[in-house]
Parts: sequence; C-alpha cells; structure tokens
Amino acid sequence: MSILPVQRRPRASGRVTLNDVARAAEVSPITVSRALRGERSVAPELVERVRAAAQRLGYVPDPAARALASSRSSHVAVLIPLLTNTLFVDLLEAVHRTLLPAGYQTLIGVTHYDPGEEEQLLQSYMAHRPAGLIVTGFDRSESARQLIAASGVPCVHVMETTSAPGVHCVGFSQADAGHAITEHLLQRGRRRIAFVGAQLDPRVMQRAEGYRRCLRAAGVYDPKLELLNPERSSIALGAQLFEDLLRTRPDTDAVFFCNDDLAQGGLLAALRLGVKVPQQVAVAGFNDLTGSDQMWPPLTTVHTPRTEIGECAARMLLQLMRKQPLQEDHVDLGYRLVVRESS
Amino acid sequence: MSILPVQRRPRASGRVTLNDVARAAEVSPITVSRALRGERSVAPELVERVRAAAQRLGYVPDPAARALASSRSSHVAVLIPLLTNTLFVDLLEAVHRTLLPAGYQTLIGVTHYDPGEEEQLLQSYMAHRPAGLIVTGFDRSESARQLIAASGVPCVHVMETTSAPGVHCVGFSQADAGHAITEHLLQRGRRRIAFVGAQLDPRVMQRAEGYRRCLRAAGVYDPKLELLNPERSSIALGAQLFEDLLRTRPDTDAVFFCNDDLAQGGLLAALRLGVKVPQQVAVAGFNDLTGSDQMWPPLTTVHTPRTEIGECAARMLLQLMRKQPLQEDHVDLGYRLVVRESS
DNA sequence: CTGAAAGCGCTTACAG
DNA sequence: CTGAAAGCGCTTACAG
Repeated sequence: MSILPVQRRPRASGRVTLNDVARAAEVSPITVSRALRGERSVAPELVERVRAAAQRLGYVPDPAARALASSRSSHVAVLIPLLTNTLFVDLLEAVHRTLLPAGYQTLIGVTHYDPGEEEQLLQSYMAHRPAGLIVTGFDRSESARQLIAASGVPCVHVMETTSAPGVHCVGFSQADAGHAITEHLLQRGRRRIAFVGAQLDPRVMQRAEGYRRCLRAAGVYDPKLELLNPERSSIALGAQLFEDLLRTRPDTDAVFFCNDDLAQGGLLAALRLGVKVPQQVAVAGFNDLTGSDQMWPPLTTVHTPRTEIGECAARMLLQLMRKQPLQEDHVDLGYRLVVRESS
Repeated sequence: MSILPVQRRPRASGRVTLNDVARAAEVSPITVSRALRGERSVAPELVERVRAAAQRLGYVPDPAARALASSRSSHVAVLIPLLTNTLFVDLLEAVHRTLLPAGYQTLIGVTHYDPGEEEQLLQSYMAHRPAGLIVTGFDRSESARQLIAASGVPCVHVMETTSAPGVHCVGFSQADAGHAITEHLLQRGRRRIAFVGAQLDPRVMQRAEGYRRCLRAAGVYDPKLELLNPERSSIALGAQLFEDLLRTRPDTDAVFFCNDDLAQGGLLAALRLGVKVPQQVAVAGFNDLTGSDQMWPPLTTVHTPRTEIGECAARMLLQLMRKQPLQEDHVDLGYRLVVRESS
C-alpha cells in the first residue's frame, strides 16, 4: 500500500494550451493571457516573445475556458423576426461579416415576430453569457426588456430609431420613409393611393402612419384604401391582395405595398390581369429587395440600408463590448427613394 | 498577523449552479449532473427530486462549463456557401429549428464557395469544440477533410449523395434531377435546348452533366448551347444571359437555367423583349424558389427538398452526437418535377 | 446506483 | 509591469 495519493491519469485533450505557450515563451501563463488579449500592461518585447511562441505552437485560445473564467463568451446573439425575409438575411450577413474578424461568433435567433418566442430565446441565449446582443426594433415583452437590462449585456437595437437615453440603436425613420414614397406618388398626380400591408409588425404600421400623415395633409386620405392583412408577407400574398384591391376599389390609381415582395406579386398579378402599370395603377414597394429592379416594369421603391445598419450596429457593439467610448448612441442611416418605371 | 491563509473574496456571479441544486435536492453535484443529462444510472425518485429542485431554483446549465469539462460544446457548426441564396437559408432554418429544441445552438459559417475560406472557418470553429458539423457537398480542400476527420466531430454532408463508407450524407442526385428536367423539355418536342449555368459550383456542374447525358442519348447535344458563367447567380444575371443566348443562338427553343433566380430573370427579360414563353422558347429552372409559381408565365422547375434535407441532416446528427445507432448513412431524398406554364 | 476528488483551460483579484 | 493562487461551473475517471 502506498502512502502517496492515488495517481490519477490526467485527462489528455491533446490541445495546445496557454500553459504550453507560457513554458515556450518562458513567462507565466497570465502574461501570455494578457499579451494575447492585447492588454497594454505587458512589455513590448514580452508580447513579441509570446506571440511568436503562440504562433509556433499553433495555439488557439479555448472559447469555453475563456467564457467560464471571464463569465463572458465570444458570442453575439442576433434576434431577427424571420430568416425568410431577405431584408433580415442582409442584416445578419453584414453583422456576421463584421464580427467574425473581431473574434466573435454570431448566434442567430428567429423570433417569428412573436414576443413570447423572443423572450424564450433571450432566456436560453443569456445562459450562454453572450458578449453582446442585437435585437430588432423596440417592441418586446416587459420581461424581455428586463432580462436584457438586468443581464448587463451590451445591446444594440436595429431597424428603428429612438432618442431614449441609455438605448443604443441604428436604423431609420420608417414613418418618414413611408411618408416620402407616398409623397412621390402624390407628385405623380395620383389621388386614390392605396396602402397594402401584411404581417402588420410595428415597422409596417409605422410606414402606414407615414402614409396617412402624408395623405391627410394633402386632404386625400381615405381609410377604405387601406388593406391590412396579418398574414406573412410574400409574392403570392401580394398578387392576391392586388387582385382583391382592384376588385373592391376599382378607382385605385396607385398602390404603396409595405414590402417589395408584396409589390413584386402585385406587378406579376397586373401582368396576368392585363392591368397597365403605371398608366392605370402606379405601384411602389418598400426595401428595394433583390429582383425589384428586374421586374416588368421595374419597381419604384424605398431603398433601406440594412447592410449598413448591420455593419454599423456590429461596430457599435464592438465598441460597447470593449468598453470604448461611443460617438453617438442613436444612429439614423436614412433611406433613399428609388424611382423606377412602375410609378 | 494571522496564520490563516489569506481570505479571498469569492467571485460572485449570482448564478444558480449545479451545487445549489445539489444542496436543495440533498444529493451530490454529480448526481444532479447525471439526472439532468438523463443518464440511466440514477434512481427514478432521485431524478424526480433533482428535476423539481432545478425547476424551483430556475437552474440553467452553463454551456461554457459543460463544454470545458466535457470538451464538447452544445454548438453545431453549419457551413453553407452563401446566405444570399434562399436555398441555403431554407436549409439553415430547418437545421436550426430541429436542433434548438434538442439543446443545440447553430453556428453559421459562410464559405462563399471558397475552399480556402471554408478551411479557415473550419479551423476557427473547431476551437469551439462543436458537438457536430454540417457541411455542404463533398468538394473541399484535402486539409479541410483531414481537419474534420482528425477532430472526431460527427459530420453530415448535405445536398449531394455518395455511397462512400464512413461518410454521412443527405441529399439527392443533382445529375439525375438535371437529366429529368431536360427529358421533360425533350418530351415537349424541344430539340435546341440550351443550358445556362452560373456560379459553376460542383452541383451546377452535376446538373449540366445530367443535361448532357440526356441530350447525348437523344442525339441532339450541341456544346454551343451551353452558356457557362462563373459569376454569382442572380435574377439580373439570368436576364442578361437570356438576352445573350437569344442574340447568339436565335434558334434556341428551350432553356434550362441551373437555378430559379436565373430563370426568373430570363422570364422577365422575355417579357421586356416580347419573346413568347413557351411558344418561342420554353423556360425551366431549378430548385423551385419563392416566387417561381407567381411568375408570368409560372416557371417550370425541379423542386428540391432542402427543408427536408435540413431536418433529416439535423436528426441524423443528433443520433450521431448521442452515439445512437443510425438506420442509414446515406439518405437520398429525391426531387420532384414541377411542370408549370413556362414549358 | 452514488459520490469524493481532480481536472478542463482560461481570467480575476490581489500582491508586489 | 509581472506573477502565484484561486476560482469559473461543470464532467471525467475512479472507487465502492
């Protein structure tokens, strides 16, 4: 019987660790940790020695160990309503492209426009101790709001703007954009301008609000010209709603669709029905999605800067995660009217 | 001066831990760990007690700690070529939807059809000790292949099929599908059938191979009718290539576009040019993407089961990650010809 | 079927 | 500017 403590087989992972680098560079592990993370309090020549050793050994930091020790992971959770709307895919891709080189992984969360689902996702994502959070819009459950606030995780809101203090956001005024495209149709001489909306999420309703404000100011607002449908936005739904609209309101002389997929469906329905666009009915969309410039006739729409929003939000989040000062908390990236032949 | 060791302030994370649950349930931490992971070797009444305590305390396991201790995370990395092709978004969404309830997070990796990028992504993802891996197709660098094999991480290949032993895949025969749609055009009486391909990734070339095989068998293959363009597939490119084709090969009587976005562009170009579809030229696409059924005329295409592929691959991966036996290593989910008015 | 000990690979919190 | 110790919250590997 041995008096020595039982010798246990160490768990071999085969991984090159911080300790290996420390031994190779002849410094302590903590110095390696600091040098590699770019903390300023390390002598330049040591940083060099550590870098070289890490490179030579092919050292890759372990995200799990780092997360456990620092209680902060290298994940950024991005909550978007849908993956089937290319708008959000563009946003997601821009975020992903900006964060990856900075060492952050993007975790996608799809809420399906459901506050309950969002809350549940948030709950499960918080367990992952995300380093940062990007959420769509401001419309969420009170407990989701508190979950975010209580976690202390830096959070950037995208697609809409606010001037509320302490809130970080990158977006544009959906209402103003809705107003602008309606104004354009008015200037084209249209008076019976319909609004066709689907999904009816907060941003769609803000566009509708801009539409109303514009038409009321011109004295031509008619609530009967609003076609609001809660179903998911799609080309097929746009085609159907366009048909419905022309059947029930044959005197309509312009349609503002709240999203380009609906508008594309409207244009295709017009082709089928032999309705002349823009002669009989002018058509406008929103977002300037893929294919809108190729439609027949090409679609007038509002270009929304979702790629820029994604990049800007990701950069803002990087600043927040690094605790660097921010130039501004609220960024309005605007929108751009794109007039093509459909109006 | 005290003889006692220096009393350090413990790091307070405020988190409910396994230990808290163990104390509440009056068992050891390891029993909690086993009970919650569903290991069979725990007495049913203890499992119940642990479950209740965990529930009561609102315990959420820490993925980082779990990953560090077990050297396996709850992440599944999914490598797809592009996020801008809805095909892959459908796939991704199906995977995500299947894995999330099982407790796995989906990490997206976008390779841009570049083996070098894929290899780099793989390298960085492996540092995260993913529990599983889903990759697109079989075309990758030798070192990427070795990286996967050496890691021991379960991996499922999607979109294509093989019968190679030890390889797990879910897909369909791209070549057969290309053959089938070409056959359909032949049966419609077409003889000057063009192939328009973009991107030219392996799967596009497999479809081209099916097209060639079919036309050669019928004795009407003409290499001059193949228009291969390495640019990214898009509606706009489809429109341009359709115009090019009709200009240079005016006797073309049918076109098989390797992807629906190209075909949609072709149909829209035909509208602009006044080319009658299908009377003058029949048009067929591939994948049955959103909007193809709404085109004018509606697009004949091949429906590909990417949603089913995503679900099946995710389920297969779950089996592999849990070390449960697999019914089959290679799943062929087939394809379906969708004949509409464009042919 | 259950548990005490050790360890996963980092960073935090002190100390100097 | 640098380091020794402790700890993050789990699971592995034994032992009984």
